[in-house]
Amino acid sequence: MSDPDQFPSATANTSPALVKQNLRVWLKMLKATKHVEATVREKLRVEFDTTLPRFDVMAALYRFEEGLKMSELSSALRVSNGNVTGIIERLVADGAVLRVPVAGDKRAMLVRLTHKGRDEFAKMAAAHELWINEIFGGLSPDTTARLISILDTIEHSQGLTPGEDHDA
Amino acid sequence: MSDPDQFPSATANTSPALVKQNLRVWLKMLKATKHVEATVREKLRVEFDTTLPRFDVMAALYRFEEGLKMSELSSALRVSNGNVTGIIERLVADGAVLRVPVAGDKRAMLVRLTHKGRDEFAKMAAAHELWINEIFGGLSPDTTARLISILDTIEHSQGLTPGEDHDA
DNA sequence: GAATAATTATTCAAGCTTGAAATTTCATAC
DNA sequence: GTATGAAATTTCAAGCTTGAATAATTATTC
Repeated sequence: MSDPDQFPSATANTSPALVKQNLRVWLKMLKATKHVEATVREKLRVEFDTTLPRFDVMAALYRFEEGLKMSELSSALRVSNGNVTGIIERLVADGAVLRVPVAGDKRAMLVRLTHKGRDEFAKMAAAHELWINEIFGGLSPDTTARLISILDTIEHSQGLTPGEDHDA
Repeated sequence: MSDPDQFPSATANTSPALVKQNLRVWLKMLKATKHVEATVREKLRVEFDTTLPRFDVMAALYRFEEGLKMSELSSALRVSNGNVTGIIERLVADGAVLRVPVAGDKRAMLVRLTHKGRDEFAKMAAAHELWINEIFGGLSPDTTARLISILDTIEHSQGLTPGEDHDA
């Protein structure tokens, strides 16, 4: 676990100028992310008549053929329980997702993609990969590797609170 | 305008392995951004009983003492017109924002922070700066500079569509 | 096994977000 | 000045999001 981006005098006592610089980099990062997100959102809407939250849910279910419990799904996506309920409702109504009771636990529900749902998602995922590649394809492999390294540092940085992450 | 992160054979015809790597860096970037955003969101809620959208609106108005038209505000924040209407409504109800008619144009409305709104935002902004510094303070100045440079490349990358950005 | 606590999921109210439709006002052309 | 189109906002329906409250079931403890 090397940490080449970790600054020696680690957390939080920097000069005013550095504080400003940190704020600037955060705003830049937010802007760039929102830009990419908006692109994906619009393409999903125009080309597939769907939304990003639905895509995210389907992506999670796609990786678990056997299905996921509602609670597993919401924690995988890091969104609230009630949130997932609504999205799944609509996906079920559209025939993309199936709900099956969990044997031995009458509280839990297993949700998984239907065959139709899998087919739909496979198409969207392929397109999505290309969209992302159009945006990030301009970066050299070295640059993307560096970017991942920097982002890792941020993610595992102090000042958490929400969730107290630290996973992979 | 140097572009040290621009890859020679620029846009979009990369190998499957690079496509996957680009997808990976995007997901990482999204995750890190959401992590920071969630932190800020929760702190705003717990410490100031407010929301991120309200904070964003107030931040924009703070920078323009003379006020902004609704349309200027929504384009500055890159959100829809109808969106801003609702947020401003609540800020007005809370006495943080004032609406004044624009002389010579009965359609337009100028919105600006009240004295109370400015005071409130100043406190929040100071705290916000520290939160961000706690998270990004672990990066060296060189690293943040590099990050900004990479993010710039992404932002000015192909595959836009939404907005066709290209500003500062 | 009865009481208590923890888990799982849904419901709810409030707010955010969007794109589209409707309104009002302004600017331009004739 | 009247018509036509552009601009500034608001309204609207649909969906997303949250945290809190509720309900149902399961697990634990005595």
